[in-house]
Amino acid sequence: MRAEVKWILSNPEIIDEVFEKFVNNCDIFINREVLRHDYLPERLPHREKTIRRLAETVAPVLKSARCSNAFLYGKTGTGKTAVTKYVLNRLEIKAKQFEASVRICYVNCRLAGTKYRVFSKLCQSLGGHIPFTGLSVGEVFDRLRLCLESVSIIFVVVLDEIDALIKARGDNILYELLRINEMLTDSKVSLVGISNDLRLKEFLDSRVLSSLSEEEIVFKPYDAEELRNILADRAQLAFYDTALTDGALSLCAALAAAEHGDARRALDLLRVAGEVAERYGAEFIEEEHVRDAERHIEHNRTVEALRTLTLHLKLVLLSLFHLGQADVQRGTTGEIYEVYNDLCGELGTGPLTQRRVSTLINELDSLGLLNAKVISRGRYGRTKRIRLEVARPLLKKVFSEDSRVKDLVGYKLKGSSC
DNA sequence: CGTCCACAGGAATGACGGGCGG
DNA sequence: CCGCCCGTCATTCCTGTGGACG
Repeated sequence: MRAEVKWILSNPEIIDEVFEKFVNNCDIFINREVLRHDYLPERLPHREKTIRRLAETVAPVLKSARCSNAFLYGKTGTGKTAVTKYVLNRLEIKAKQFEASVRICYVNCRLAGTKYRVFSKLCQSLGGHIPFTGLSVGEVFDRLRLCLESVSIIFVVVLDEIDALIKARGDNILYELLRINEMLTDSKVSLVGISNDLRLKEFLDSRVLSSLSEEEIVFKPYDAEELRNILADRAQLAFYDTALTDGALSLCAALAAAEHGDARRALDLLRVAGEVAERYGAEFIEEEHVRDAERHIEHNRTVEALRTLTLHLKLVLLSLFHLGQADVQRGTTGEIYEVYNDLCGELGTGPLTQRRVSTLINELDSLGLLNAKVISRGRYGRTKRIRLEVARPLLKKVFSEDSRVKDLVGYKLKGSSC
């Protein structure tokens, strides 16, 4: 069964297509770029309502009035960033037409990482120069204020993934940005906050929350049918017309729908499935290629995560590895710390404190390499029950490539009291 | 019903490598 | 070169706590 995407081609087009296939030596892809999640498509299916709402929210900017702050939230891959960029790109174009002095700055807070770097990005987008370190945060903030005071503009600031910054450093940055308007006479700042975490509101001061969510837009997960449409849309641009089977398309949609309706995931699956099919020299992308892609993506992610761990994170994970037997792989903080101490001794490295190891365990948890759950064993105290989430052979293989820890992979536990 | 285990996890502080402007 | 500030990693000290045991 082929995808129902039908193209009617004129004769010269058919010839072109055949030649192009031959030149590119590829029967599958026309353009794989359109399946990357940073690709901004011409249209965003199933987001008409949110596009309208955001557009209505920012529209006053065209009359050089400050628009309401907006707070967008929804899980990953629900189109928040795409919708925002989509609307604001067009806003910028319209603003030029109407000669409204509008500046838009998009900052990804997770990538920026700190308040300093966020402020410095905002300054730079206004033409100010900020060294990447060396100034106090207050100084950078002042420069931002001066930049804004020297001109008369509406400055729309998009803070993507603010949840990452706020959870790490508090809502201080929002407070300062929301208050900057009080210090400005001609220019005005409007904020668009984007959060992946629905519970972010709990972390916010009530004053910050109320001014940030003057306008609140919730992004619901896509269901399987909607994902199908999105994928079909992109597939038209990405693949030759017969290259994608209907089954493969539906499977991508279904798998991503099961995982909280993540369009990003769906697109990744489709792209990798295409690459898998290409590698096999297959004529079409079929369901088995999607299954392959699923394993492939998962595998790559863990290997990459394992590889880039710091020494002590590796040691902690290795301790858990040694603690577990072939089938059961669990331990408590105390048990892990004991083994960890032994491993450090073996290496001649000074061990970190248990307090520190406890946070390392949490870091590994959020990386998905292990699963830690706080439990109480009553009389026998309160601890974390920790399970390894990595296949043992995989961990063994990746760690054996690291010269620092490779000798510890085959380490035998001393006095393993059974 | 209180105790007390084995930690959880917050807060304060410090060491360190780096860059700034003067 | 100095004095200052940055972000990161780590330590120290601390208060908090679910529930089995007595």
